[in-house]
Amino acid sequence: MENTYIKSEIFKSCSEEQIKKLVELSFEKKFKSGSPIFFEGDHAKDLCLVKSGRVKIFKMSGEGKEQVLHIFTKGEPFGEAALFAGSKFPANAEAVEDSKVVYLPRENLLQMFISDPVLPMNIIAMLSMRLKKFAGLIEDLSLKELPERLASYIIQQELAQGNSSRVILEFSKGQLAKILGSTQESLSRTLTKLTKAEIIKTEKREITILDKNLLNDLSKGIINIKNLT
Amino acid sequence: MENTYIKSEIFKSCSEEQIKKLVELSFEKKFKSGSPIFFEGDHAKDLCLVKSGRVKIFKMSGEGKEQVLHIFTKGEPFGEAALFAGSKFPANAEAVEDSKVVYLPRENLLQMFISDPVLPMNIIAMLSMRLKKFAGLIEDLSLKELPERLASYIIQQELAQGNSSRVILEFSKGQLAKILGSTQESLSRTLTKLTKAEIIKTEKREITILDKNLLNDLSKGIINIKNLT
DNA sequence: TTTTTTCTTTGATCCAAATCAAAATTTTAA
DNA sequence: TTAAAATTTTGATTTGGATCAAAGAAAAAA
Repeated sequence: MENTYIKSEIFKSCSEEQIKKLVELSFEKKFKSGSPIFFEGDHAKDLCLVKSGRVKIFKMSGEGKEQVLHIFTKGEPFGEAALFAGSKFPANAEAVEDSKVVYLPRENLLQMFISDPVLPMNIIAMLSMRLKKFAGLIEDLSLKELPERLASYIIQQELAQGNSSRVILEFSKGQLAKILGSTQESLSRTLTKLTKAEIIKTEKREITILDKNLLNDLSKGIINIKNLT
Repeated sequence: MENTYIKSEIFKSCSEEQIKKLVELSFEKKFKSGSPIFFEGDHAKDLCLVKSGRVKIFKMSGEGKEQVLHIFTKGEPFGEAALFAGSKFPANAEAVEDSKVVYLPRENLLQMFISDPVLPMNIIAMLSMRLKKFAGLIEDLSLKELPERLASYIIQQELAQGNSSRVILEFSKGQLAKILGSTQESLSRTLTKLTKAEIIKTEKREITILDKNLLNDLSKGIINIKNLT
């Protein structure tokens, strides 16, 4: 089916017919890896959906330091906050792989709200999830140090990747550093520390968890890297 | 009128009659300054609205460090993310003054969605605003240093308080430090620096802006405190 | 393969801000 | 007013992590 990408959570309540109309009303753009999709401050006119590839949402400081807010994959909408607050994008978007993005004009989406009253509820649920995620990121950045954040990330990924004590990093370490609010060098050093403490083992992009308990304690701030080995 | 507090943005589309019903269905609790309203992890069953006073939403680290996410005042709903994501509060809430909180049961709110289809749109707009605010906070915490954040805060407050070059701090400096993601001591020192550079003048809880241009440049990272005076 | 480019690690140094400690000030209560 | 409690300031020290610089390893291209 041509429109499986639209099998996004927020449209799950829509009928086949509605989805069909939706696809008709939407248009699509391709982006090469690394190219910008929109900039902070741009005016939001459409709902954006990742059709394929991956899209990074990020903030940038004057000195060029970058903080990743989110990375979206197939089926996920992005940039909705600006759309519904009727204003400008609060951050930048960039393709991190060759990607296709589907655009659904604001007006058409609002019209769909009328024919499908569950749709707004889905949007509300999605926005709420995002809000919770952001609350977590704020907590991480403000209250946790890098080893804690890294430990949390590894655990979360292990869970997402099927609990096998093995995690394949989905990003380059440089990219991951930006997600964790840090730098390449600091992340590398922290990874080394965890390895020396025999909590994990790394090989290229693969991390093996050797001591899940310790990793867990670390992620919760119960123990501190400094007090190990 | 007894229910002016309900003149919250999100209910602006509701008819008198609807508001009346809403008030009937809701109940109210009082909280003394400093007492908890809910804890992170509690199950969300009702929409909370500040009727009077002020409510602080915050995260807490294992070591007791605190990061304020938001401070809400009269008419503002809070804890909605959990409510609509159908789950648990992602942060703690506490009264920072003697406060009254109105609770509107989830079920009743959802029913109102049916009779007033604009209501969900208002909620979406509100959630979107929150999301944008959080994006800003993440940016601040991750990409800006304290003098920048403080300068932004002062400018924003001056605007909110009527552009008179005078700002009355709405919180204790200790509290403000937590909002800015810092500590009492660091904030105090930064305030002193700004004063020595003759950008501001402080007297107890009152800040007078002496050089708005410099303050502005500072908030945007164009200049740096170190390079002044 | 070999070369080139990109990514990652390691070393040395530096810095903003946290922490610990104590004095000074302001606010509140008696 | 005075005493007590809470808040704020100032000083000394520590520290996590950033930055600068360069070497090493992987991946991509030739």
